[in-house]
Amino acid sequence: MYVCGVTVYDYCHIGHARAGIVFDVIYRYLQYAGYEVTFVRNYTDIDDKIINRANQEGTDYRTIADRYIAAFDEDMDRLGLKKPTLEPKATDHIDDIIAIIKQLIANGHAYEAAGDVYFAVETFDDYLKLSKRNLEDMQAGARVEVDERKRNPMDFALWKGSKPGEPWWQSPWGQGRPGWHIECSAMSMRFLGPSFDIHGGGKDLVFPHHENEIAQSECANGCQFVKYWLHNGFVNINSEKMSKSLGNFFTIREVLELFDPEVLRFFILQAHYRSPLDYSDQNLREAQAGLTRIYEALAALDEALAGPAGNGTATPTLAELQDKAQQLLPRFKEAMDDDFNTAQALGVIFDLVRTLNRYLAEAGAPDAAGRQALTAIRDAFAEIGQVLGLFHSTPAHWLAQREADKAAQLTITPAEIEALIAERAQARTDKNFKRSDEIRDQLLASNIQLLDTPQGTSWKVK
RNA sequence: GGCGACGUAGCCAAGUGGUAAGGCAGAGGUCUGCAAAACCUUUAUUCAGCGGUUCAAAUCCGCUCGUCGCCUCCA
Repeated sequence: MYVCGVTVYDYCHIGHARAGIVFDVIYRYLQYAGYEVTFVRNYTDIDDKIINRANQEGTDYRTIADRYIAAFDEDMDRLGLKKPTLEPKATDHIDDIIAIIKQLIANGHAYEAAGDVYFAVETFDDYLKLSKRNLEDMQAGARVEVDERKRNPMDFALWKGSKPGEPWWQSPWGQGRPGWHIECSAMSMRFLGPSFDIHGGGKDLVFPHHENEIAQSECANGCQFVKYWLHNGFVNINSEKMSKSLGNFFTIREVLELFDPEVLRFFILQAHYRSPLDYSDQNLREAQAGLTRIYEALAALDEALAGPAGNGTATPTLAELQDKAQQLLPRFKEAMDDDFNTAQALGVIFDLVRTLNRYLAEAGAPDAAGRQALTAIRDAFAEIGQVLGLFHSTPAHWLAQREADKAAQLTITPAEIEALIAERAQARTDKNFKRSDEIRDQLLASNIQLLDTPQGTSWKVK
C-alpha cells in the first residue's frame, strides 16, 4: 500500500490529520484481517513551495524540509499513527526518478525541451481514466497558462531545469530537479514494484497528481499501476474546503491544544472516510462527549468486574447482553469489511454500550454469567481499540483526565470547595435547605457541580 | 463553461431494492428535601422536490432546486 504523504513546507492541518488517521486505520485493519502489509508513505522534500519558503526565510530547501519532516513526525506520533513500513524521501530517489524519465523518453512518452522534460499526455490513451474526464473538456475550461515548450498544454513536467540559486541534481538533461508526481511513481516502484494493490491519498490528489502517476508508471512499465485507489474526503469549515489558499485552516498543533488526540481521531472516524467532514469546535465537543460516554460505560464495567460476584439473580437484560457481546466483533468486522465503514463500526459500539449500561444498572453485582459476558466485552474492546487506535487509556484515567482539563480553569481552590461542602452538609442535616441551596448555587456559579450520593457529596468541574 | 459528488430528525451521521443504526441536543422516568449529575426510556409513517420503474425505492431511472468539489498548489 502506498499513500501520498506531505510536501514538507509548513505545519500540517486537520486535513492532513484526517488523511493520516484514515489510512492508519486502514493499515491497522488490513493487518488485523490477516494481510501482510507493506505500507509506504513518502515525504516530498523537493518542490517549488519548499524552495519559495526557503527563499522567504533566507535559508536553503534542506533546512525547511528537515524542519517540517520533524514537525510532521511529531504531529502524527501525537495522533497515535503507527509507523509505516517505509517512509522514503524524494531526494533519496533522484536516481530512480532519472531512470524512469529516461525510460519514458526512450519509449516515446516524454520529450526534452530546453532542459525540462515533459510527459506527452496524448501518447497515453488511458490518460484521465481515474478522474473520468477527457482531454478536450479539460482544455476547454483550462486555466493552465500556455507554455510554448509543451506540445500539448496538458503535458506536465517530469524534470525541471534549475534556475540560478535553486537546488539541483545532475541529469542527462542538465542540472535540475524532479517535477511533482514523478517522485511517487519512483518510490512506489522501488519498494512495491511496478504493480501493487492499494494507493491512497486525499481527494484533491485524484487530478492531477494520481492521474499523472498512473500515466508515468504505466507508460514506463507497461502494466497496471494500482489495483485499488482510495481517496479520503476533505475536512470542511462551514461546508467549505479547508485550504491554505482560503486561509481557513487549523493546524494539528492548534487543535491538540484544545482537544485530546483521541477526541480528534474519534471525530474523524465518526464519518465515512470518503464523506466530507465539517470541522467546528461544537462538533469536536460533541465527539468528546460521545467518546467519554463510551469510557464511562467501560469504567462502570471495570468497576463491576472489580467488585464481588453477585448471587445469580437473573436480570432481563442478561440474554441481550450476552448476545451483543458475542456479536460485537463480527458486527465490527462486517462494518469494516464494507469499505472501512468506521462510522458504522462506532454505531455498533454505541449500540452495545446502551445494553451494557442497562445491564449494569439492573444487575448491580453481576453473577458468573454476567461476568463472563463483561469480560468478553472488555476483550473485544481491546481488540477493536487496537484497530481504530482508540480506547488506549484506562477508563478511570480518561475520565480523570477530562476532569483535570476542566479543573485547570478553576477560580476556586479545592479547600474552599470542601469547606463549603461541609457547611452545606451541616445545613442539610439541620434541614436548612435555604442555606444549602445557596451554597450549591454559589459553587455552581464558580463552575463547580455538586454530586450528591448516599455516600456523601463529591464535586466536579462543570 | 466542462466534469463529478452530495442533499437522511434541531445539529452530526450510518444505511445502494425488503420496509429508517448511532451520537449530540430535547422530552419523560428512576434517584433526590428540591435539584444537579448519572443511568434508563423516548424522539423521522419518512429520507430536498416532482415524476417514473418495481409486489416492494432513502436506495434504480428522469427532471427540477440547493450545496460542494475538481478543471491551478492542495490531504
